[in-house]
Amino acid sequence: MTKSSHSGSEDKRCEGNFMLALTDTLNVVSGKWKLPIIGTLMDGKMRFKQIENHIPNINSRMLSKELKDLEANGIVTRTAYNTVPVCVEYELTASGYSVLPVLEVMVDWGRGHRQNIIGQ
Amino acid sequence: MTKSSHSGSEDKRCEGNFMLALTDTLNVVSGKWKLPIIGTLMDGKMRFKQIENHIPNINSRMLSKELKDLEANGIVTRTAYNTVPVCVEYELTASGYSVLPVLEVMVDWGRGHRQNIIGQ
DNA sequence: CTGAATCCCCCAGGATACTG
DNA sequence: CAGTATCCTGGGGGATTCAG
Repeated sequence: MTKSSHSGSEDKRCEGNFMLALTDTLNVVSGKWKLPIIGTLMDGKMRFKQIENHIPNINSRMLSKELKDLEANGIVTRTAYNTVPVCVEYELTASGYSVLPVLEVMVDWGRGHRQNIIGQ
Repeated sequence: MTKSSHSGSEDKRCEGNFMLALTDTLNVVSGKWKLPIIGTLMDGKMRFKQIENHIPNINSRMLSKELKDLEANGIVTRTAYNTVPVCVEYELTASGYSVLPVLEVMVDWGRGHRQNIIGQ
């Protein structure tokens, strides 16, 4: 180890790019719509309108904005076809699909926490 | 299974309280200060001022607000001593300590995602 | 030392209308 | 169909001051 005279798990937490990697994940997982969108696309490639129909209360502005953000972050891919009317398909990348296990860990923690609270 | 004629992992995702548990976790993990606070307390019981000193740029208002929120959510416990001046200690609950593995999974995903992006 | 009270700013997110 | 352009609001978060 380098220095650190105090105990705890600080070394592991502060090591390298812990915070960077964590905020990367948070950027994908937080906000109101990113998770519903990713969840919807877990069922496979889908068009703009389909996604919109699968997510209650979202509007096209929000969906467009979030999809653009997810694309910029390498979570979804966008494919446009020169048809008329236009058709655009969105699909999760490998990274996109791989958030599912992360979600499951988070869900497990949430459930365990509720158990802790109830049986306090 | 109940119904659902379509493929994918939707059944698992929509099952029971998936979303509830997920948002429970998100409430603990998102926001600007909750994670730094939890991370700081991973080193053990600590006083208000100590926590404040461990977290750059936080102010007492934010720290107080977040700690109150974390206490209300069963993530930290608060113990006040009738000394003068007053002394208050905060400590993670079992749930609080148990978010560490969750963070590590999130960090792993973040690192893997960076690898995916780089080696695209 | 440990907060509570006030005031303020910014922006995520919503509503609506419009276009290629 | 797949977005863009505007306008608007609430609340997360900051700075400062005061109090027990």
